[in-house]
Amino acid sequence: MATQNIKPDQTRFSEDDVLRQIEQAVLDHRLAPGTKLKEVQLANLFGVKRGLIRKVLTRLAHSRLVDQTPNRGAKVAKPSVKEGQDLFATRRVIESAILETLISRAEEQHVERLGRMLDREQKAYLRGDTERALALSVDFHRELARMAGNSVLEEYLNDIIRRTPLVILTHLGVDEHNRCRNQEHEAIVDAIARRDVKTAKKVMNQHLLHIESKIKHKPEKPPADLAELLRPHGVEQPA
Amino acid sequence: MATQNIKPDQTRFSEDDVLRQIEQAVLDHRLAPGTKLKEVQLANLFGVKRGLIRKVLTRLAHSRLVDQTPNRGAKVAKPSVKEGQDLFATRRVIESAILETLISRAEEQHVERLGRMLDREQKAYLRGDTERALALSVDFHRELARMAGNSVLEEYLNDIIRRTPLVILTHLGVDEHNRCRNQEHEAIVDAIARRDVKTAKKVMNQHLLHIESKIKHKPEKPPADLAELLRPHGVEQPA
DNA sequence: TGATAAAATATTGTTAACAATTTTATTATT
DNA sequence: AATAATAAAATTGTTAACAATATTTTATCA
Repeated sequence: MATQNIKPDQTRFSEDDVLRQIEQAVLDHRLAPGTKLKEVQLANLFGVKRGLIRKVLTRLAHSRLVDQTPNRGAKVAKPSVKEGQDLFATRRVIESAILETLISRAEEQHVERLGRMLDREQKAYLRGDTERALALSVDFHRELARMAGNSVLEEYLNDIIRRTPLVILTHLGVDEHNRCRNQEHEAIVDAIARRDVKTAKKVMNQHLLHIESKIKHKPEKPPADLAELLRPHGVEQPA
Repeated sequence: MATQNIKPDQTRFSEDDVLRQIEQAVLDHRLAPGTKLKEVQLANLFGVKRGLIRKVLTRLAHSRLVDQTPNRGAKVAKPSVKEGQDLFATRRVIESAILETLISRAEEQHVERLGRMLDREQKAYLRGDTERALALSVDFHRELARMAGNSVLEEYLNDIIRRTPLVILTHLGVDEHNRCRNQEHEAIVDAIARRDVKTAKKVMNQHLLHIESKIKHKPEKPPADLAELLRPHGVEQPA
């Protein structure tokens, strides 16, 4: 009675899996704004039913990562310049509040943990693994939010983080995009360790304004091949 | 060839209609936290297909107005005390940022418009129409956000406003719930007119802390009759 | 009675078939 | 060749039937 499946481990993706895969693809700058997301194509790609994809697209639209037009399907969202500016301005507000809350509650172990995260980020950067460094840099901001302990602030920051790559890709050249600078992260952790709210906020604001100041219009990119862009990240691919 | 429909004007609700009806019911404190939301019941109530209801419930769950459990359906959410505190704390952050932005951009016409809103709110209150006064009070906060001109801040404030009634009903007695005091709204408009950011924020914070300080546990309420609670508000009822 | 098990009912979850619409390809006309 | 009209294909939207699961009711037994 040995396993008789021709195709081994035909495990399909769950709804949340698919959602996360697409979110991650946006986060990694693999999915360009404006890319058409066809239901059957995605369903085949992930080995799931179309209904599943349909639900995922609705959810993505709800968090403004996708634009849905009746009878014409879904495209990766292309935030306007205005939306980009509002997003960055709000991010400054949220990250400031996070720092304020965090510093009022921070303990030694928190600072230590942040220090270890900085190390990892720095190492990834030094060995030339910029993709990993970028991911760790995002994690750094997320971790600040988590440590602050306000679930709503955390939720909003995560929302902004998810939407930001689309702003950058739509209005900035890819190469223009400077990832978070490690030294600025270091300065923030230093300020937290000293419980210096004012400095922490100031550095964070500079940090964010630096990217924000670059938002301007740039020419379009051609639509890319979905199958290629979404393929091999994170969760294992079904046979 | 006269209209031969037995049931006249059998217009059904759209997905957005249904969504708004339920959101409004929450906002009006007509839907208690924990109320079971059965798909067929809602479908019959609104005269729509179950699939429509299904999508609406998913969207409501996404904005945390509803809790969905696999195979066990959807209930009106019951935010924890912690979530309530986080919501209020974040609201102070967001409303502060809104005031700051608004005052930096406010023009005479904005202040005039706010003044007229205060009048209407006051009149509703004086003639004893507290339900209307409450709605106008919510509108006041929304209008500040709209005038500030940051779509993301506006989005987040609206999110918080939608979720707040559930916190209040879950953890405060209904009668304990003091609606926004008109005089505090007046003080805020005064400060805006004087471009006094500091005072505006201070009054707003007092205003919000006043409600927040009351959050504490209180006994459950029995589940109520859905059909009754959702019936006759806003959009016309289909035959 | 009270507890447990079994059956019946109710509710949610999934899917495949079809309908409606849009997009692409083809043909006809100038 | 360009344009417009038509037909074909592709894509999205809807639904009803069924499957899976949970809940309630009834029956059984100590």
